[in-house]
Amino acid sequence: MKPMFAEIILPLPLSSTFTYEIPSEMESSLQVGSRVLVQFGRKKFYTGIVESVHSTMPAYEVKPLMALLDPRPAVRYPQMKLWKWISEYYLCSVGEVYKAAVPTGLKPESETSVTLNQDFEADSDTHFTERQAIVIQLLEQKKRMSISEISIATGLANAAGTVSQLLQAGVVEVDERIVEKYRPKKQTFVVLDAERGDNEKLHSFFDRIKRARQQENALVSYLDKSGWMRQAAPLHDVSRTELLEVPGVTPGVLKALVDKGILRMERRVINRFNSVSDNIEISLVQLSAGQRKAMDEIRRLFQDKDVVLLHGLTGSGKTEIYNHLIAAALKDGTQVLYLVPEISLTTQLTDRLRRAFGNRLIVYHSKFTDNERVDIWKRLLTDNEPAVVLGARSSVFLPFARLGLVIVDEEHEASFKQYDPAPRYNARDVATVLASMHGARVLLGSATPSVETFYKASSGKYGLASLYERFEGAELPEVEIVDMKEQRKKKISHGSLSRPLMHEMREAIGEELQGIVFQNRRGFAPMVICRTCGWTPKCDNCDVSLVYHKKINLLKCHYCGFTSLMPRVCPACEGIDIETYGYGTERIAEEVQEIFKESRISRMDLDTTRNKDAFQEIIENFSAHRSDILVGTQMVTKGLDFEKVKVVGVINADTLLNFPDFRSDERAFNMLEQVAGRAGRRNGTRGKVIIQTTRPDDPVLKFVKDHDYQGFYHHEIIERKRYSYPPFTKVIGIYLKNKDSVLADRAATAMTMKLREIFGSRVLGPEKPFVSRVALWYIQSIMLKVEAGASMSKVKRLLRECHVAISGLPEMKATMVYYDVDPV
DNA sequence: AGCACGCCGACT
DNA sequence: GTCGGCGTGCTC
Repeated sequence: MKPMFAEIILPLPLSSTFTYEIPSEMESSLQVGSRVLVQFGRKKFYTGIVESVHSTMPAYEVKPLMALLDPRPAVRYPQMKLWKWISEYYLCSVGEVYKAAVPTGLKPESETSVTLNQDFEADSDTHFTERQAIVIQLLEQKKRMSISEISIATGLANAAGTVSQLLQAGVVEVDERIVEKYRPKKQTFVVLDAERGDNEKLHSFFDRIKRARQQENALVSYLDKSGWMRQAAPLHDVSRTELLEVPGVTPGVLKALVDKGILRMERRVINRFNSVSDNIEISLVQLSAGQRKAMDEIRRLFQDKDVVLLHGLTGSGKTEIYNHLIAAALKDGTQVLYLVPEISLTTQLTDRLRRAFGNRLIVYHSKFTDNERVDIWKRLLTDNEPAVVLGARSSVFLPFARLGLVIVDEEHEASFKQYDPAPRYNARDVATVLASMHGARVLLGSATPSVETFYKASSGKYGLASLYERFEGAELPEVEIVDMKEQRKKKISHGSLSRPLMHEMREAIGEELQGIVFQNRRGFAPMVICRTCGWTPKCDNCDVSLVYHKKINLLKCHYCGFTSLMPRVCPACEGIDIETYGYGTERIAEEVQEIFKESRISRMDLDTTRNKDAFQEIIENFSAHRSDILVGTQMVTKGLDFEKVKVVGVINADTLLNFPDFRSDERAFNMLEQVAGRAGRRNGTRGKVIIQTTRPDDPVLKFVKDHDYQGFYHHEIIERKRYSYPPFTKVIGIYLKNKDSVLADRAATAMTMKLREIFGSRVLGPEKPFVSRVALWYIQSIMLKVEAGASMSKVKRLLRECHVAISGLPEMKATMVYYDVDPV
């Protein structure tokens, strides 16, 4: 028989697939999309995906596939087609997409595992070096370790080298084991040791425990919970935990019953999620007239547009419209993907959706354990039932069977874009492509749509529906721009809160309402300087100043996490006059507390939400009015719905305005408009927003003041056109990293020159990015602007040619090059 | 991405 | 003289 071969996708940043021979016994069951175990290189094993099957004998020797991991493919159509599209468009390898798409638990790979050789006998002339002795000692304690565990435990950079010496000397043994990381969830169930219907035996059980009250109680509870007596109905599973909840039933009581041979405990694998098959009634909130109208409009537009933008004010109740559309899609028997930014995946939202869709709701995001993610993946793979997946970015990779609708809420959010590592994809755009592969409709929702999306909507490529009426007729807040230069000149304000902000805040608190203070900087003070010599602390690894954190009394780098002590004495001149300047949330919170002594202040930023539930806790606290003023970074702007917020203060809008990049105005407008949207949502009174700035005449602020999205868009689109920025061109960021700054410079120059030969004036740069050194790497960036309709495969080919053409240069040797398509 | 192989400086 | 550093090239 003719041998067959399979092209395998490996979870590596390698551009091609690899060919393996299909063992004949595998031929009948192997399919495209199957997971297979393969040996790659001398010792590593990886889980690969079958990309295609053929009979063309390669010119080189091939290895056989080691094992077929599941009876049916783990990747279904059109997922792999989507992977390929992503790798083409975002200029990365399919392997990188695969790696990001599939949870680790479904990709077992081998790990080198080291043990001591029990047969080894040291003779008088064996000598170990210091590091060898350390490794031996470690293995005596731990018995079995992987190379990476050894290098972490010993701090040895070259642990593998030491291990290989020990291997040669016969002291240790090394084996490659394939580590199965996925652990199915198990639960202990209680089983009665009698046939159902064997009442005689049951009676004998009761006789034997006549004098044991609690044992009898436990047995009766079991019979009740399992429905033992209701012969017609199937027996319910009763878990040990469930039975222990019955008053009086203790582990000891159960043990006694087990010892008497009346009950048995069984450990069984359970799914972490209930199946969708038991139907739950979908319950929806009635739509208002305005919402109804918007929904009808969306439905009408969907008749000839695949994508519709819902432009709705904050607080206009977009979510209710989504829910109605989801319900309709479920009724049609299709699946729904509901994408939201990670940060808005709060219990507020999931509870609401759970109420509406019961166990048809599947939540998926990166905070889940890998086991949970595997379970969701498996459920979608086996279950073709209609379901709604609420998820963050990475849920675009789930194995949908038949997607009918995709909703992308807050579509303008930059966090839909993955920045590092590859694939550097935008989940909104990937979701749109995924939808078209399924023939599904896409609804993009935002109060402040991205310029690209609104352009597509106004040029007719997308449909446009709008909802300009706030929930229950609530008004948009009044925005006041406060000129801080004037405040300071007139000596009205000293600290960071202007007179008007203090006044409004005081009033709100007097009315038992709440306030939010927004400052887009964490820590206490972003600047530290020696007054004598001008020294400022810098990060050892990055090109940034360190930020002072007062509570922990440390200086921190916000890019790589480097910390150092706050010096008492200037390390440069030994002066003691070290001052802190500027305001971070920590300092603002302190100041606010000083002004509003009686009020309860809480702070929400990266530092206060580090641990798992902190974010949720702060939100719930504030939402239940257990705190009066919330001070925070942009975290406070993300779609949170607080009913009692009357005042929102922006401490310093300057930090948002006039960044040297083409998206700066859009970001500033979005951010300010979203912050403003937190004020006065449902409390009947009109909210108030105070924006403090030293540039009150900035046009962006005018649009924010008037809540004029359209005005902002028209202003912005003209700029974009004038300077040929998206949506009129497509931007590709080209980054070069080298640990040597001179080489990074040279490499960037060489690359730019080469690119100019082909792309001419479409090439901008090179320049040092805003932070030009991160974690010991010097970075240079080049921007390529290509025509909006240009073919990505052609661009990709040309870029690769450029890279290859200069790869012989010495400065390119240790230079890493990567691309960022559609940067945000 | 790993991992092996191969070529140069700092220690017994 | 070896050990161990890192640069280079390959993996079906």
